[in-house]
Amino acid sequence: MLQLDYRSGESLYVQIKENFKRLILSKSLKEDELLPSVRALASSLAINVNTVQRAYRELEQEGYIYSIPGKGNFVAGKIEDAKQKSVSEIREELSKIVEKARAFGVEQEEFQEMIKEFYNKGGKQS
Amino acid sequence: MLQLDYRSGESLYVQIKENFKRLILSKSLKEDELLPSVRALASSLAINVNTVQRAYRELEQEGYIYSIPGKGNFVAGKIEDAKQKSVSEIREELSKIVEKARAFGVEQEEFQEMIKEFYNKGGKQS
DNA sequence: CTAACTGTATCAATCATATTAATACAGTTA
DNA sequence: TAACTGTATTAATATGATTGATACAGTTAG
Repeated sequence: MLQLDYRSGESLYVQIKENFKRLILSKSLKEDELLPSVRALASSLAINVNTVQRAYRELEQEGYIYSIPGKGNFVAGKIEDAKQKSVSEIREELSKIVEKARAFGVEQEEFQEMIKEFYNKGGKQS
Repeated sequence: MLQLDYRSGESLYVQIKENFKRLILSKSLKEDELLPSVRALASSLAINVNTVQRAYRELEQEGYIYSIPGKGNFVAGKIEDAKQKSVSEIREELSKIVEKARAFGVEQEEFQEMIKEFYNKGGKQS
């Protein structure tokens, strides 16, 4: 169901989170679809239950899934809300970087130029 | 000469670095001006010599100062080069954030809008 | 009602890293 | 040579992130 990379440097629970986010955002997992149980996934990945649990908990806090104790974890509806939240965090980070950049005298125009660059570079698909 | 904030969460050597960067970028410290000796500054701040030393070492690596063993640490010339380096690091961070944002479907226009906001918000002085 | 599933909470062990400190080494100069 | 300078090495400490062991609790099929 899911592949872990032990050499990536990323922690296991973060990898699990990112995997499910991708699957949900791309609609590979549909609204209200049941996710593997924490124990089933932990077992199949040969990791601890709590590691999966932590990923699920945070996915729920971020609005990507909802949990029903005793039943399971399911893909949430209104994924747009979750997206919004993620974007909010990105805004936070961006805000700090802008602050830094200003301290070094980087003007708005220059900053905008960088964005353009990055959007063109990374933009090979879509 | 310099003020430390023990409640800021920032480590001491980082605070020292930022302080001197600001002083140098604002020309409060002029080219080739002598900085306080590691021991003098450590003593006046009541901290360890190596904490100051670390700040100075990194300031040198980043091109803000130069060091002459036995003599002291001095404000570097060509501060523009140091600025460039700092901006390069900011670019790195920015690149990662753009990548993230794209993963959540944030379009370039929306991103540019955020930048505008932040530049206007933060822009109370100058 | 009970067995076998589900998720959850608590606490501890582990690991990694950042930060600071103690101390010895080495160059400069009056 | 004494009293300054910076530097390198190593260790102690603190902090936080990550994972694990284990117990608690809800749901449901039989």
